[in-house]
Amino acid sequence: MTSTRPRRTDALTLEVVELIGAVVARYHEEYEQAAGRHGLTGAQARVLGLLALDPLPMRQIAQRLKCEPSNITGIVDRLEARGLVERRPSPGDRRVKVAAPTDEGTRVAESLRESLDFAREPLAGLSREERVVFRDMLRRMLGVD
Amino acid sequence: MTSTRPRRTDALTLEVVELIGAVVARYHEEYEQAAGRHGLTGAQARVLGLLALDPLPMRQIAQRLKCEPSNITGIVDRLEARGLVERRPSPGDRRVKVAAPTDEGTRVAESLRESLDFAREPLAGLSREERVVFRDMLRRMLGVD
DNA sequence: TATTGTTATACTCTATAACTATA
DNA sequence: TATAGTTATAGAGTATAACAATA
Repeated sequence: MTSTRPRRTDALTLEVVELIGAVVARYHEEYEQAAGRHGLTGAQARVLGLLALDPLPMRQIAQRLKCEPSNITGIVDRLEARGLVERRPSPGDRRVKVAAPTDEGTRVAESLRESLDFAREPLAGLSREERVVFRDMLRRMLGVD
Repeated sequence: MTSTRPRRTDALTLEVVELIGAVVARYHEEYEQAAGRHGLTGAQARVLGLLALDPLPMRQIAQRLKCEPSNITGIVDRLEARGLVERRPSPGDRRVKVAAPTDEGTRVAESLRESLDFAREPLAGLSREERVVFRDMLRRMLGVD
């Protein structure tokens, strides 16, 4: 059954790759717009969304976002100035500052998450079986077992 | 057949949405890295990739990237300084400048496109039928008929 | 007058390096 | 010494407004 393995120039594979690129572009677009509606930049929205799941020390935010810790200082500064995030001391280590969302920050994060309907809504048109197939393909694409 | 329509909190749908987010993050990461290997920023790589398909007036580049035209000036400036892009006059309208890739720019764009193997390689593990299903789902998600 | 591209400006994100306060 | 967070700095992307050349 090697006959179904795509060759390098396989038109179907190329189309799928292109579609994935389109999904990525669309996702980003919608994300930036949703952030903008709350007066946030994309980076600020990403940090807030991360903290809404779980408060984190500055350094760990940087690790999650794969950027330098020095960048996080400014982003959290701006979120803090907006009253969406606050820095808390860490009980065990006085060097560490834990960034946590305020009540309003939690609400904004929730609203942000819900405005990413672009992906969820079209999924509603799929049957459960189709969604399972889709999920498995995405998993395989990400190298998840 | 409304029984298969996912409810708002459907666990499977949420997982798929999350996986799409992961694919988006992964795609971006790989794209930035590929651009970096050529000494380009993500924005520069995107513009170069666009021009490699088709030379475009400055204003149209901005429309495609959904940003202000004034931003394109600087990005094309840097690509031009690297010898990857050149500005050409437009025969019909002397106000218009058409940005086009140089020979080296074309080579770099090709190399960039090929380094996005992350999507293509796992697709090789799918049968033709699976890829068709996957394609149709992506199309539906993007609202393409 | 309207349009194309540019310049000027201000803000944000980013990486690097040096600094501080803890450990 | 080593680590967490910050500051300082410089380059790049972004939007806004004003400008020159052309239509």
